[in-house]
Amino acid sequence: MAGTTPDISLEACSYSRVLEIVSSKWTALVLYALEGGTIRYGEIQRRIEGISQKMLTQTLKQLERDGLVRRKVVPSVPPIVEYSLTPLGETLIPCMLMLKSWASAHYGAVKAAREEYDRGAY
Amino acid sequence: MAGTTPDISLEACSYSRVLEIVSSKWTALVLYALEGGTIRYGEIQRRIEGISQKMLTQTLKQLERDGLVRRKVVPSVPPIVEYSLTPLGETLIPCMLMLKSWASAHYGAVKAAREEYDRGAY
DNA sequence: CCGGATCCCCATAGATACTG
DNA sequence: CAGTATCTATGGGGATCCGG
Repeated sequence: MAGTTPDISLEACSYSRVLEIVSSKWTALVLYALEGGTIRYGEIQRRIEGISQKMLTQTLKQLERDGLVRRKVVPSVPPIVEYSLTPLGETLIPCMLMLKSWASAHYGAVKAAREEYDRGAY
Repeated sequence: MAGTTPDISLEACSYSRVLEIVSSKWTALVLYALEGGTIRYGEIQRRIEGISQKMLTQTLKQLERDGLVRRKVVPSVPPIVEYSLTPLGETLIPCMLMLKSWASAHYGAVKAAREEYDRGAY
């Protein structure tokens, strides 16, 4: 093929890889809940507004599969299941904090840009 | 009061806000292409493997609406359209770089965790 | 050269009900 | 308490053709 060849791909790009891990709808919120330390299933659900059992379970399972979250079952009746960040999961926190501070600093500007843009659209 | 009230919500959480901006499928790749400076539409498309015209246009429009990308039309025949990061867009780059370096350092561990997890699942 | 418009598919997510 | 199971549907994303 002549001319420029692609040098950016979904599979190779590190940006995409992190996002693939972190960007499903509830993931960030669950990580946020886990920042405080070990926490039970029901407690997470109470803390996150509007999350369903299905989505919480699914999100936790993904995070566990990715090695970011540890699941510990205490065999008792009724059962107790505790979740916490793994060391790998902890390494993600600084990144998340940086995103958080970016949003705090600039989300207003983004919102303003949107309103400006939408005004022009009519 | 203790722990019985939700204190994490999609609307309020800064994490979710950034992700809402950055996490659609092609956004990160387009930002990556723009890191190098002003670039034409066709050039972006050639650089990003597998992106369709529709998705590129759509992604660029979103980024423009959010004030992260500037679109400049040079009235000529055939038309030339150039894209570049705005100052606001530039502020996002350090965050992206941090994500990128996290992925470089830890994506291997995530992949290993997945394989480990999937082995256990059978 | 750039992008709008249209049609279609499938993954993600929500609601609800049930179980160890 | 901590999940599973099932059913449904919304919309993101892909392919293709048309237009300025």
